[in-house]
Amino acid sequence: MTVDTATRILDVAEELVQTRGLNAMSYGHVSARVGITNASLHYHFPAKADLTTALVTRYSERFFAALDEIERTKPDVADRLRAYTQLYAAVLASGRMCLCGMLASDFETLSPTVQDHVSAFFEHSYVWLERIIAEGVGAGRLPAPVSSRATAEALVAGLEGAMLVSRPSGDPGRFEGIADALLASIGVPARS
Amino acid sequence: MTVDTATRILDVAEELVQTRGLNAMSYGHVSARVGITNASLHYHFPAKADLTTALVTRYSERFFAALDEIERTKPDVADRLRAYTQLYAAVLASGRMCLCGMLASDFETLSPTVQDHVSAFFEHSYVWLERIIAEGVGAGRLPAPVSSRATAEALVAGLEGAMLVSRPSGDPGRFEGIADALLASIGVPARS
DNA sequence: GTCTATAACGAGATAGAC
DNA sequence: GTCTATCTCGTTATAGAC
Repeated sequence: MTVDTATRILDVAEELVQTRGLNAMSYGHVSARVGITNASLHYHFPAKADLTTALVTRYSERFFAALDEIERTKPDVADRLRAYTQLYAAVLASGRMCLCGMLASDFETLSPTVQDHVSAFFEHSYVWLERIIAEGVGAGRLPAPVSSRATAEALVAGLEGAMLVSRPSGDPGRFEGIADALLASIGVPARS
Repeated sequence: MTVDTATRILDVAEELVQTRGLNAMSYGHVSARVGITNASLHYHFPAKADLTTALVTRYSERFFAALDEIERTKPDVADRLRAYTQLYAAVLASGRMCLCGMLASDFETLSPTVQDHVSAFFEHSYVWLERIIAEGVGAGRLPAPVSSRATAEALVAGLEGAMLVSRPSGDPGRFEGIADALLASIGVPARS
């Protein structure tokens, strides 16, 4: 039941990127924490871009699996959207930022491949939210917005921004207040 | 009418931080673009933290001067809030991100002094917006929110996040759509 | 798969001449 | 104020033994 080395590398690297940012995460930091040498790390991920690609791929897969799970277990649009914001809240509560949010701020320094993966993460999020919102509107359980797509983009932007500004405030609870305000603005009350 | 060296250094460093991030901005990059040596750069800003402090201080002063100007020239709350979002839009239109947004994503790697300045930038923004919103509500020109402070925080978060997610989308116009949605959610129509 | 060793480079920073 | 020269360290990455 031991975890293989590649997974342990990804776990450590992910935590470093989510807290300190990609350009403050080095092979030295990762290898030291995993307990292997720099050279061994390069065996698993030859270049930093390879490691970064693996990080964003795994993060995206897990995130979208969580979206599937929300859709499967919660029939009501308000519950779904609250659960969506809770995905972000849980990341922040663990002392981390959204991996793709962090990579977005370093976007210009990313390899084209990683850039594409980051872009796809957000695009996939918009598509999922737009569909969830449109379904809620169609079922008469959500007020009709000007555009479901625009609402989806504003929600993602608001949550990513809320994570970003919560850390400098030193108040971990600040995120929740902003998230509630965002949800309320699209017709989702804070409590069911 | 020539610009002094310290200012040219700040101009170049600012552009690099706003596009590539603090940890991808080096003394080598800055000195090369300014046309001086690495050693000369250290004469003006002994340590990178000194340069970063000067950057965030200047950026904050200019930003808050712009807020004063908005308040002085625009009596209507809707015009004021639209102008506020336009400050962000203008930064993005110049191919840059908010300096303090970029520093917020590298928050854990900042010196305590710089962290304090970044925190103060956001806090000052909340205070200004909260007052502007509360005045607009008091004048009956804005629907009363649950909390002016919460609305202020959500607006800043939304705008910072909108900048962040606009770049991966490859669509510069995306920011405007999100900004309009944010303004509309607090009762400010897109056009006067 | 992991190691030692090392290459090759860039980073932040300093000394001292001009 | 700016330079040359240098230092020290961290960084990504590779070669080759085990």
